[in-house]
Amino acid sequence: MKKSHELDQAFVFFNEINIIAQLSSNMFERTLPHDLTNSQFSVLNWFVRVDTEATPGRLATAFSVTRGAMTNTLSKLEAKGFITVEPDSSSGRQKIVTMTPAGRSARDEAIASSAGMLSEFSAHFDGETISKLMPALQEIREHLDALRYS
Amino acid sequence: MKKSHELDQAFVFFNEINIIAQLSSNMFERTLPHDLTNSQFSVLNWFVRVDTEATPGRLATAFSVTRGAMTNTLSKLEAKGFITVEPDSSSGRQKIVTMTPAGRSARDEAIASSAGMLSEFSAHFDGETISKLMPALQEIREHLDALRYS
DNA sequence: AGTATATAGTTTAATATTAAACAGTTTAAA
DNA sequence: TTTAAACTGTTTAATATTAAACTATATACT
Repeated sequence: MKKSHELDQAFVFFNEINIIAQLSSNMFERTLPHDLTNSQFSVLNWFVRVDTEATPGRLATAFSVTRGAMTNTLSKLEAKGFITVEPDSSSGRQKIVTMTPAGRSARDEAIASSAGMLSEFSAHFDGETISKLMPALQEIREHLDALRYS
Repeated sequence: MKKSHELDQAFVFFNEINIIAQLSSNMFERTLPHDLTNSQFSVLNWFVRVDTEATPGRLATAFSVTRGAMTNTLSKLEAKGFITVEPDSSSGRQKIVTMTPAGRSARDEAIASSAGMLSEFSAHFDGETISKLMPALQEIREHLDALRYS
């Protein structure tokens, strides 16, 4: 039986995390060009960081959203000309999503647009302060992520 | 001019925070009784931690949501019998929100329901690990919160 | 006092999301 | 081979949220 104050501590911890997440993602989204949402930006950024192509289902899993949500996000990106969604010749039920050059440019613009906000933050909290937080945060993220599949 | 890797670090930091927030709040919401949402629970918990009564506007500000969103959240809580919303005799445009005994019970049940998830977490990450994170997280939260009003 | 402005809460329209139903395709089993 | 099961993506209905328009009330100014 865990002591009650440890549960309180965990509760307060998650509360702080959630407030930071809410404030930072609202700020970040406001800086984005081309009326990009955070979800849309995340998909474009994924194509830079992870792979050059993907199925809708792979992206849905990567971002922990439903396939329906990803269908919607991809249709918005396609309408903006930032991705292409094409049939997969080797599998009739899958599709292949790729980022267009315009999508790559939009992603780069988005990174540039957020530099102001991020450097303001970096000016107040030095690299070492943040570095010290990262290992624990990564472990916690991995732990919670693993719980999803258990 | 900040170095690029410091901006990268800040970006990665916020990314970790956002994933933890998403995973933890989804998990927490699933444990809640009475079909409570996180927003609804937060309002009930506010009445325990902060004050015994409030106007809708004060609650909207406290949680950084629009007054329209709070109108919706309060109407759900009122329908469940967990709060009362009454006219303020000293100000015709304000209303007074209070928590009912049923609301207090629902909040206590919610806390109890989340104990499993929180103690699972506490078992994996000891109190000291979390304690070390809190001061920086609090500073960051306060900093971002202050930015909203500047 | 009377008028303009600000404030408090609600309503409306739009959006992103989820869960569940659906359609088409592939795989496995008999 | 035929049939059943599993999977991939889309669609639909419901929900929580935002921004903006709206209503009612209070405050400030002249």
